[in-house]
Amino acid sequence: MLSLSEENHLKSIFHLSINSEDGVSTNSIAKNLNTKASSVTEMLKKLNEKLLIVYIKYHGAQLTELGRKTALKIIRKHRLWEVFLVEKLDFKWDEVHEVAEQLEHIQSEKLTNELDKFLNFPTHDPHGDPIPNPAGFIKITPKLKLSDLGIGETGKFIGVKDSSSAFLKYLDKRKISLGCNIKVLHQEEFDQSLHIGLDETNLTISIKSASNLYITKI
Amino acid sequence: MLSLSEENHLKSIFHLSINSEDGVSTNSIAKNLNTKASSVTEMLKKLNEKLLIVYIKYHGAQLTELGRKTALKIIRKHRLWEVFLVEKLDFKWDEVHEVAEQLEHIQSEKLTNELDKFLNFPTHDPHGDPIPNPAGFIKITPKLKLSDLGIGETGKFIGVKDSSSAFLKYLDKRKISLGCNIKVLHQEEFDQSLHIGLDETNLTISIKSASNLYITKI
DNA sequence: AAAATAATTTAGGCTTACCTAAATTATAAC
DNA sequence: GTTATAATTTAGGTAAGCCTAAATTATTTT
Ligand SMILES: [Mn+2]
Ligand SMILES: [Mn+2]
Ligand SMILES: [Mn+2]
Ligand SMILES: [Mn+2]
Repeated sequence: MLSLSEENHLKSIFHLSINSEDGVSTNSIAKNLNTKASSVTEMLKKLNEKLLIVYIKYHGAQLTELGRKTALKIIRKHRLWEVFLVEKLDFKWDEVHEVAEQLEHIQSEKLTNELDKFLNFPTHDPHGDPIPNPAGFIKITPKLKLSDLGIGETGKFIGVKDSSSAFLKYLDKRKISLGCNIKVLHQEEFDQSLHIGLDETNLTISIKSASNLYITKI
Repeated sequence: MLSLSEENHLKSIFHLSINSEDGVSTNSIAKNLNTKASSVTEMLKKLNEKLLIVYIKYHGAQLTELGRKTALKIIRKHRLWEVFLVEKLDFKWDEVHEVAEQLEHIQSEKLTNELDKFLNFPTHDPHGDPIPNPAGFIKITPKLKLSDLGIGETGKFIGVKDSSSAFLKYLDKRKISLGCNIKVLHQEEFDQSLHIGLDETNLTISIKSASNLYITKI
């Protein structure tokens, strides 16, 4: 049985591993978890002892297969609870993360799997992130950003890179919601902002926003 | 914000207060929480500082109004989650307590109140215990036990005193479930066991079991 | 390839929540 | 009312998880 802190470190390492071949740095974990590098070092030693990561002094940490599965089981719970909160309890997609951070640590396989069933085995959470299966398996699909599309191309909005409450609320305000189709109409030269077509309406978004929207080409 | 341990101590004091005018003893709390008396003493000092209890050395602890409300808010969450697990996730009434012990510590008023709404504002948990309102108010009704009934009298089964998994499963096996009517037919002299009528069938239960069943006279 | 800088680890502390053993106080038995 | 016993508190430790400051190692600049 892992402690809350151990679980959070594993999750953090998992998320920081996504875009990096080699070890995750002590500092990046510390930043991610709002602690100090020295605290992280201690934890890395412990997780290494428990065979959840491979930790080489001064060279960061990498999840072992066991560590990866363990992280994904926590992420599975996080995402299932997020679905529950949005689908059943009328939470908005920008309100769920904080609570899910707590709920993801509840220990009960039965609870997790019954919740999964109750929600009808959802495949993605409210932010478009995939939900791992009970064994901790997940299909990682390479993601395209809206900013990667060329003029005239259309994409389906399938996820957010930045899932901060601020960005999610911004999307709500512009009526940009998961599943909608977005056509790139034109790009401003001086600031790269994009004119896009969304359902009936057109609007303009900054290149920064566009690079935080995951899409699939249509 | 209270720690998990602080919350558990408050809850324990609340439950142990039910049948006692004066302070709850250090030892009883220690037994209840599976810790040692010396650990409890430390915590009582702290809760006293925080104005959640009145603690007098060598004379146990009593909840303040604030402490009582706080305890009842935790108990509210516990019982709402138990309802959720039974009603929505197909848990049996003997399987919910452990998980609810974890879920009761999740901090989110919105979550609790939305859950309450989702469950249609249940008044009692799966064991017949009343659910406090959002402000931590609860109506305590004096409880009769089946063993208090006279021969020939009938009661409606409304709650369990002993909610151990073993006892709950025993009741399942005998098809004794919340809400059913029980008539006391006869009492054996040598061991006080009761012959009771339940729907169409008759059966015999020990006086010990009978004293763990809460009923209202009909 | 040194020197400067940045990242990381180590050393030494702190707090919470536990524990055991000893001392103290309350309660029960005589 | 003493005395014995039980309950409780105090004293002194431990482990986890955090911290700051100092030392060490890696990386970048010159
Ligand atoms: Mn989240
Ligand atoms: Mn999410
Ligand atoms: Mn319970
Ligand atoms: Mn209950």
